[in-house]
Amino acid sequence: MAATAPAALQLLCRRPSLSAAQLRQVHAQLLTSSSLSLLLADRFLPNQLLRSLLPAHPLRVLRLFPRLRRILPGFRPNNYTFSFLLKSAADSSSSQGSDARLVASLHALAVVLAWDAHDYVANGLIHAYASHGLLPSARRLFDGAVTSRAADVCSWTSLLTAYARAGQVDEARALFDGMPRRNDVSWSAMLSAYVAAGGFADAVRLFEDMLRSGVRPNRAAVVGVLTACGALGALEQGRWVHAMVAAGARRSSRNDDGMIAIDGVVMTALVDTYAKCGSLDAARQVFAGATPEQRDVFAYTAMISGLSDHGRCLEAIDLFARMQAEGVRPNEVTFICVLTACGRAGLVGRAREVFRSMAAAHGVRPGVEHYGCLVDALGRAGLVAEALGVVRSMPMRPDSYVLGALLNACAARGDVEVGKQVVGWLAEQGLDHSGVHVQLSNMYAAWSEWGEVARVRRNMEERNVAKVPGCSMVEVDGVACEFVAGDRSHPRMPEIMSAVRDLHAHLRHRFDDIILVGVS
DNA sequence: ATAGGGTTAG
Repeated sequence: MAATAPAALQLLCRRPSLSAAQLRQVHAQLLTSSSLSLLLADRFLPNQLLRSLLPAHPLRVLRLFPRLRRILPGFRPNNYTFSFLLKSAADSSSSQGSDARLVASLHALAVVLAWDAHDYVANGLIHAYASHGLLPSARRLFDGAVTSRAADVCSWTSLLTAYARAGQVDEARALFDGMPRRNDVSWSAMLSAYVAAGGFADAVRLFEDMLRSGVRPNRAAVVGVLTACGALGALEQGRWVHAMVAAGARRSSRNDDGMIAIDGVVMTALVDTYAKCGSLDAARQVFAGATPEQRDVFAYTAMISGLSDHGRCLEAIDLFARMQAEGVRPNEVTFICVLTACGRAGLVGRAREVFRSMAAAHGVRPGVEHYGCLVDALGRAGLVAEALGVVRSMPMRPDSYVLGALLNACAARGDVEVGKQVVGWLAEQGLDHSGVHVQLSNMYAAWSEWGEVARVRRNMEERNVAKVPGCSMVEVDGVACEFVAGDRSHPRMPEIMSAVRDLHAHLRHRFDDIILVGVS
């Protein structure tokens, strides 16, 4: 019996992702009284046990720890023990919701056992606090660690990421600039911070700085800069990054000198970037070149979304079918894309069908976004009454997107009665920006009910509805041009209006399977 | 035996 403990331990260490049932069995073996002496004999064994559980079962590590202390009086947690525990605590923040007290109690325990002075433990605590978003605690420990020169590059990066997640990009950048040492992860963390904050041009600049400083970009940096290129519509930049990654992948397959491979995540980012930059063919090519393993739900969803955005709604719906035939299970985002494609293609029946199948066949409960897509699809097909019925039967409160879709449908059908009701609901929730009222007033105007038009305008003034004018920006030859709704002050306005008319005609001609709402 | 960054959305 005693001999089973090391065997079980070996099993644990080699196969860290055992099933729950297998783990219970191995633990039962390890914790028998005859094995306890073995565990006690080697002070590393309890740590091994914890470590073996970490990748797949972070919370189990936290539960097992007090039990080990109870049944093994000789067990002295050391710096490794704490680094495992803190890693568990940090990982549990994403999967199980934030539990601040968990980190605080580990901190307290580390102090009691005098392990908090150990560099690894101190850095682990900073990371655990930071990943729970507990910035003041993380910062206090971090400042102490910087003073005592204990703070390592991981702590700097963890804190940088925590500031970025809290929306403080400038603070993140200040940390980045202050780092005594940076590696690829520090660069990619800063790059992702910019992307998350919408600073796409800053992200692209940072990527170029990264290359100039001789740091080899990793997957995260490549994915981040591709996301930025997609958002900017920077097709040339995106192509350049693609070529760089492809060249590096070819080189490293020969002599393994370490450029990143185009794995599934990078491939998905490329599909998305090309599609967002208007190059559907390139997106298709990348997708077609992917291996079956790389074509996961993310890849399929990106491709479906790209097809739908380019007006290839029927192809998008076909790809959804092919995805299921390949055994890839759609998730909630996939359904948003597919429902959107159905709506744009005018396939209301298919939209209803897909919506019904979500919970029934795929175990995905429709969220408010899915109701929004369904209402939009019904509304584009002119089925205002059915759309209204869906809104009334929703198990959750309709948001501005749902009500906006319904209002669009009312406007398109000239249904002033329902439209008035929808504007009332929007007003109740404080979601009635000026455009909503303008839409209602336009509906009355279409029926020549000028008294009602005036009443809506008065109501807007009385209620002091905030005017948030629509606005867009484009960069031409390095000069930024801003356009605000109703503003005709640009010196080349006649040319611009003529280009807009051409574009509109082109859209109608090319995407005639799209139902355009609100464009006349 | 040790910690940090990443993909799809109306």
